[in-house]
Amino acid sequence: MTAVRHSRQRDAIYTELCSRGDHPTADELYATLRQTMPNLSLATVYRNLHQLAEAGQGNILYTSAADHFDAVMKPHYHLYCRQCHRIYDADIPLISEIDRAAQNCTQADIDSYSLVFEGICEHCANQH
Amino acid sequence: MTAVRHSRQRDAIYTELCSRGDHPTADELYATLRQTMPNLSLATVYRNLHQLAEAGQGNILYTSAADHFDAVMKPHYHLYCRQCHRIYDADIPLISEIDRAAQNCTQADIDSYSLVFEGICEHCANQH
DNA sequence: ATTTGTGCAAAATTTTTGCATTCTC
DNA sequence: GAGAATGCAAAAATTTTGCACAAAT
Repeated sequence: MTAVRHSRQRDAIYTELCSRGDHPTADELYATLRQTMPNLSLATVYRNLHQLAEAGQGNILYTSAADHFDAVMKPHYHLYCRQCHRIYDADIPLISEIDRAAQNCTQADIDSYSLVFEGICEHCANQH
Repeated sequence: MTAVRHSRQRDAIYTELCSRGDHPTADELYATLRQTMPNLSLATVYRNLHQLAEAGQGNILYTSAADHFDAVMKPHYHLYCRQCHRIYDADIPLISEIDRAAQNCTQADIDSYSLVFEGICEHCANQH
């Protein structure tokens, strides 16, 4: 059991991340924190963000340094394999409840959504 | 009405993208296509990918050059505003049908998922 | 012919790393 | 004091751009 270490920077990053309603990029976070910690380094922000994500205290949305492209226009879901970092089409039927929920949302004018399941793909699971 | 132009490269990119089950990065696509088009340029791949996406013939998964981070661990959904490119927490109750669907999937061992709704946020909608 | 696309190389962005120093436990 | 975290600057990796030339309508 490794206790999570604390540092002024890490705590500030985590606190700031929790207190914001939006989901900033590392750079946006850095820009904000820099106002009170002028010596903060962007590398520290990156390091901590990834560490937090690994420790299960944070999430990386839109992870991966590279964008992934898709040509299938028929609505469908995706499957992200945590092991091989590939994205597959999920063989999962559309869920109408999601559209219904989007319709009922007053917070924004939603016209689509993307659903990405995460786990270990068949191929990687069989590699043991 | 602008007809979509064709070029050897664009057609090859589109065809390859459609025929693959995975969702390659620009670079992966480039590597494959290069085998039959040795002069193909990576820049061309990027240009066409974005063009296809704009024309509604393709999708950019995990778009945006920058990763977005999130500290809220309680499961929740996200809202991506196409106008301001920000990501908000969606005020939408959890949909149990999604978990059920994940459970039934034999294609992979799914343990989580991320749902991102897309549209125009309240704030941007009011700016007109 | 005119417009649009391509390749190449250079620039801009975003993210990661190496290393000496500083901070936590 | 040992191990971990930081800052800085340099390196990688990813994406975009400028421009001369080629291709498409």
